[in-house]
Amino acid sequence: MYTICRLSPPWNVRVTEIIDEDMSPAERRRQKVRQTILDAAERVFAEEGEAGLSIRRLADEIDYSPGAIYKYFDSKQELVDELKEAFFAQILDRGEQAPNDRALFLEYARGCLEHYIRKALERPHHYAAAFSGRMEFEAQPEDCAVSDVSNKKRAFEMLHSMVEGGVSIGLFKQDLDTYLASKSLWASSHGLALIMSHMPQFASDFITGPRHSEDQLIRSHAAFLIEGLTA
Amino acid sequence: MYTICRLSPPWNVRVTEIIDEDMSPAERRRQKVRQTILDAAERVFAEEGEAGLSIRRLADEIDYSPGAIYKYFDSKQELVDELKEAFFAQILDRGEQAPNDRALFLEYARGCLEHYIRKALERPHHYAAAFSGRMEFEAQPEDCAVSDVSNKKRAFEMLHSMVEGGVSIGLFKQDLDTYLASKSLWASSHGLALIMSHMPQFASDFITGPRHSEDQLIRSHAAFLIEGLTA
DNA sequence: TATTTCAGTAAACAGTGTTTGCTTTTTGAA
DNA sequence: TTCAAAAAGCAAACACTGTTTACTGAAATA
Repeated sequence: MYTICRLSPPWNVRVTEIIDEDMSPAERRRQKVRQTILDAAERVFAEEGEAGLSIRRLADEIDYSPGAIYKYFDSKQELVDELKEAFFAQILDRGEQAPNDRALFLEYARGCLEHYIRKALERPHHYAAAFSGRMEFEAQPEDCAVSDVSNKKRAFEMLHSMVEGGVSIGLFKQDLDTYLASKSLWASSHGLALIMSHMPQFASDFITGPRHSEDQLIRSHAAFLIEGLTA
Repeated sequence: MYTICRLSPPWNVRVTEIIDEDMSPAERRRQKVRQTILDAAERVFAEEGEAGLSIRRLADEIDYSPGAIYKYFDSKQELVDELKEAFFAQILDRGEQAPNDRALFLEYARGCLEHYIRKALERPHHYAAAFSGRMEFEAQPEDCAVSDVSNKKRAFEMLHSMVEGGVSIGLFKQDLDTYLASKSLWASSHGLALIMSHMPQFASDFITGPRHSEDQLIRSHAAFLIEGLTA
């Protein structure tokens, strides 16, 4: 049984912590407080990003002392990592199956990229934070949460299986290096998501040239990328 | 006359400060100290990024007191902005003319993207920092340096004129929206640069699939993007 | 019931960016 | 040359961080 915690705007973040029936009352209470901390952090983080999030402010908002938070999290980093993980996991769960029909598949492929970019733009601070700091893979486990990496691996695997699907259907180029192509697709979607987070007026007001809506840019970008793969 | 300051690896950063002959000795001395601070900051920043750069450490390295630095820079932000600007300006000056020949132009276009990505990867901390924090354009001038924006505008203009060149030569699709296309190109190059900075093993060790060299991935990415524009 | 464990706090520690007074040096004009 | 003004530099303080320590008081366990 998952705890669904309601946050400010529409996001209902499903947190991995499980509140079970057969937990001791103490443990259940503990999980509740832990969740309160995470909720407050989520609220602040969404509005002001990592910069606005301080342990003291968090403690203030939930009427605890700063030290108390360290009974629930070893460090601020661990707390933030949990926020990022929950966010990134949420980006991925898009319960849509790849269709076999060629015309529909094209739309589906574009939809995958658009979905990723739009989800990222819904909470730009989260998305940017999820990719801040360098992360080694086997080498330095102290620098990044393990699940953080595996969520990104999952993202890549999903993208790659989409590309392979397109190839096997005969829609994409048959001599495609699906791994290189997937890396390009991901990097390109990632790039647009980040650049639009950092420069909110990138679509509309960026120097000379016509104004585009955010939606227009995202669709055009996705279409451009997918078209580059088609035979 | 520019001051060319030699830094650790091969980067010789041309700083915009001008040390002129007809400056008063006081002013010349002042500029020299200012440059010493920037050099030390550059050294630390390149190795450890913004996180490792503190005013007190900087002061230690150049044998001044922390307060002294504020005689030369209003804030740490201003100092870092100057580093970023110098770096970003350096990315842009690639003294190569667009060729008229169609075959050569294709190579030239790929080269533009590859150059941008490689320059970014040379100093990943600088590049990531150059795009950290959100920047409004007319609205909030206190949040970002003016030149910072204009350098990015310059980058976009250069890219856009390249795309227009390709169209006018008849190499790229004639019905191309050159502005949308340029935004896609930039976002895509930006994305690969950032993702490779943050995950050094993205090219080689990223989950299953064949290992690619960084060079291979960059070339394939650039080729993929440019091919998407060709008629 | 006695003991141990754990939640929570206040205060301190080490670090940060930045400001304030103050001294010393340097500059520019009388 | 002399003298006021300006600037350079510093030590110390201020307000803020994340984090740890020592200490309560209240539950949970034996």
